[in-house]
Amino acid sequence: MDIKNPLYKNQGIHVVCSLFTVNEGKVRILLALRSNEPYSNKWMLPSGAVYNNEDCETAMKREMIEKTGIDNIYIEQFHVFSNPKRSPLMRMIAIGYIGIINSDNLKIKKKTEKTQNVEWFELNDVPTDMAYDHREIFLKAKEALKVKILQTDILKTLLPKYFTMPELQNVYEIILEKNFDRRNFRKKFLQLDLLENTGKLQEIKGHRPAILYKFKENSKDII
Amino acid sequence: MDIKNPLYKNQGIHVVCSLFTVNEGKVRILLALRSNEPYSNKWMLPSGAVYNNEDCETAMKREMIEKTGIDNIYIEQFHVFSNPKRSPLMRMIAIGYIGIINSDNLKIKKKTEKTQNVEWFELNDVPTDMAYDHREIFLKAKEALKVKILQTDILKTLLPKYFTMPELQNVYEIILEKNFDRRNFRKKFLQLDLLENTGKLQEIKGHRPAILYKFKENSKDII
DNA sequence: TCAAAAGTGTTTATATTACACCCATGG
DNA sequence: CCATGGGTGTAATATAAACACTTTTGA
Repeated sequence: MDIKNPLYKNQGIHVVCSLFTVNEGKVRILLALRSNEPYSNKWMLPSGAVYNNEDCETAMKREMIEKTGIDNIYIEQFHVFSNPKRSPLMRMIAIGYIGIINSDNLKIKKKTEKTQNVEWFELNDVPTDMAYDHREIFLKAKEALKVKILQTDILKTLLPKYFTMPELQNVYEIILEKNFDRRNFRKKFLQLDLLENTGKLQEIKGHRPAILYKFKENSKDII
Repeated sequence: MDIKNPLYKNQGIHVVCSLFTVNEGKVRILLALRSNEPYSNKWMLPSGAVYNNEDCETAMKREMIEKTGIDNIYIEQFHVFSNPKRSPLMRMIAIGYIGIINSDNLKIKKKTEKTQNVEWFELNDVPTDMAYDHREIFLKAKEALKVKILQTDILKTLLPKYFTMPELQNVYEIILEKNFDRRNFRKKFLQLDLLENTGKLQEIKGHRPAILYKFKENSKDII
């Protein structure tokens, strides 16, 4: 490949992450507020350019730490966005990642020079006019998450250490955008033999408290 | 992004395709023979660099036409390969595609200046010492094909227009690397209501000829 | 004692698996 | 009439879906 051919020049490679978590029974995604042009003051998915001495996964984790202060996330690539006009300044190809973090592990570090103003949004509250094509990337990530929640063990990473059956069902319902029968859901999940009844109860007022479950240590896949 | 920062320089973007087809009841993949260094005389997956004015899908289709003479393929991205050492000359990120073509549509065009020496390999005959990391890409593409054959309608593209039930079962068995009961396989497939009995028979000698089926016009998804 | 949400079992329908014999063809 | 591979049905089991009342808690 002749790197001097103008057809190959000035192409950048970005990584971009849709980081999901669950807390208070809500599914949330992390957005960062842009302070510079273009798209100043618009929300975007955390993203950044790939260095030429690291693979994309390393780049994505590095960018997340630098830009959001969040470490120790689980990430998986899901789609490449390569429309030549997706960025107005130069041609940028974006490798899209789904990220998952357990809200118990959420300790936002001290701000650095690069840290952006970040916030967790409930999936329904994500703004529609995001920077670049990030709205499209977000929607595609949501779809990819549907598949992954059924076929992989990301649930274990997504949920806090202790959770109730109605919370678990709620996460499924939000992500898959459909409702389940309470009895069938519980029966199915318990017979998968992934959960352990901790014997503890949720602390809540006004109604009967739910049983707290956790994932069994050795449980791996849901399939 | 400051493109002059040395950390961002000299990164190339490739697309690389694992193109599958079925003929004579065999699943095959298209490889190209390298004539230049590095990896001279090794087999590789068809691939090439992305121009800065086209998206990756366009680039992949263009490269396939230029390098192999094959047009009208169905492609879908499946994984990005970004190990900084995957190419010895410069840092190249490869967007991996699965390609599917119906062997009826296989008319290799006239050779051009860029056309490489290409050949169809049965999956078991793919050489183990391919150029670059193409062996790894091929193996990962095979895994992605397993998922796609169960969850999408690529089967319709993969198979020739007319095919027999044993041929169809054989394609499943090769791709999924497991065997199915003849009666159950046929029953399941017929009740999916995707196939149409053409009333014609296979032309074959030495044993009972099989019924030729085709996909119904409007059949879409297998799920 | 009321409101709110959690917990629980049975029946029916559907899908999956296991399994063995006869059929059509060409040589 | 033999060898080769194609075609067929039924019973058993497992999985999924439908469905309504009782329990616990705090106010």
